[in-house]
Amino acid sequence: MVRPRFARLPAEQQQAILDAALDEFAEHGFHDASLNRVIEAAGISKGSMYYYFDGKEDLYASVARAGLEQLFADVGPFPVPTAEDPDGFWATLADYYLRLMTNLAASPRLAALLRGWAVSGSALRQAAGELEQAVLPWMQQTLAAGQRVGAIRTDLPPALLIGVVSGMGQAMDGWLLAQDAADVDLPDVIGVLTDLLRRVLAP
Amino acid sequence: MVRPRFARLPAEQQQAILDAALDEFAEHGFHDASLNRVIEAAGISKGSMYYYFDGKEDLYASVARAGLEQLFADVGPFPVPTAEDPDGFWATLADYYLRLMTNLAASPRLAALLRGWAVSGSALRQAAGELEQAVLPWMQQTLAAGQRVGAIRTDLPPALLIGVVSGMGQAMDGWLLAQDAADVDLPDVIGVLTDLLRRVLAP
DNA sequence: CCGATGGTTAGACTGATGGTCTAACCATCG
DNA sequence: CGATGGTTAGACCATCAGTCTAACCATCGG
Repeated sequence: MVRPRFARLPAEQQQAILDAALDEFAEHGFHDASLNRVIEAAGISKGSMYYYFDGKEDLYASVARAGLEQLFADVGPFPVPTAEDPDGFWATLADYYLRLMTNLAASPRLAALLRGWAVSGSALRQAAGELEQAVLPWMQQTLAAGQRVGAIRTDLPPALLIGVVSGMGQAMDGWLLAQDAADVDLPDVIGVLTDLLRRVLAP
Repeated sequence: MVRPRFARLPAEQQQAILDAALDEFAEHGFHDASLNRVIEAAGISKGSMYYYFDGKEDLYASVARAGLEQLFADVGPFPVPTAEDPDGFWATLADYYLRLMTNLAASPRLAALLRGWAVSGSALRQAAGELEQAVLPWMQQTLAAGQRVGAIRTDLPPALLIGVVSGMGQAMDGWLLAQDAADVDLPDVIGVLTDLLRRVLAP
């Protein structure tokens, strides 16, 4: 966990550190990122880095959280769909997905960071898990909401549905972010992608 | 690429090296695996290791290839479905998927290796890509075959379909391998999973 | 105004990593 | 017998994440 000390730093220096770390992680991914380069770019010593963060994973988690907080501050928080019918349910999701990806596409460094967050080594599981913890409850609530209005099937284990949807989402996001922004009609594409999810999740 | 020299080694020593490497990669994943431990377990020197393999990625790719070759030798090669109707097409796929997972479940080390092959760092992209190269043509052929018989939609870019299906497959395989073998009816589950793929891919 | 406390910083240091390099080994062949 | 060249051993290198200690310096009590 980020040491609370970090919050007491001048905002400007906090930003310098998170910025340097975001650069490094976005460019090299977690494992190939170098803390030594980060502290050099941020202009702090190794002692300070370990005074403020528990280690590499903690720094990564902090950078990701800061980026996501900024993103959600721009887009607004995940709404749990409240529509009373399947079509409304899916429309809410598609709309939010669209807003999210529109903003994300405007933050290439954050996009690069998130694209590489599918980690295999158990090492990062904790840091990633910390982030997932934030999303998982929303997923479960949304799943339940969808099932209540008959938008989502109830015949499969939630863990499987969430896993498959995460896998699809990752693939779709990756594909989407790899497209040339010029030649995609984003609302159109989001509609198609949401339809893919709906095909899997519909009863 | 594995140096051809490796093939000239006594089969028994080849096996010892691949075995030690499989153990290490399966247990620790790619990044946290240690070449030093591998050479120690295999009883060879670092010089020899680098005489036979280009490096860590090369070793990983070789181990994975050897494991997959063994798996395919047991199961038989990927058949490109030749059925003339959508139902037959999907039945062929489901059948092959079932045989593949049945055998894979019997090789826990290989399963662990493959489960961790979702790599983010560009470092491993090459090694993974080398493996993907083997599967990609089959995927493309199968995709085309499915489209020919009307089993697969033609309105989306192949790259997107393949990406999404890969993401789903990874999630499904991971979920499946995490289940207690006792309380899954494998043929049943495979049917469900194949149906998920079909929902996405059907026209 | 002084000295002590304690949060903060610098950077040398540790053990490990993946990868390189050179010297030796040794089977084969002329 | 001597030379060639594939093979091996392991010292060595740069770099890594993470630890540790000594110094720094602002705040506080006297």
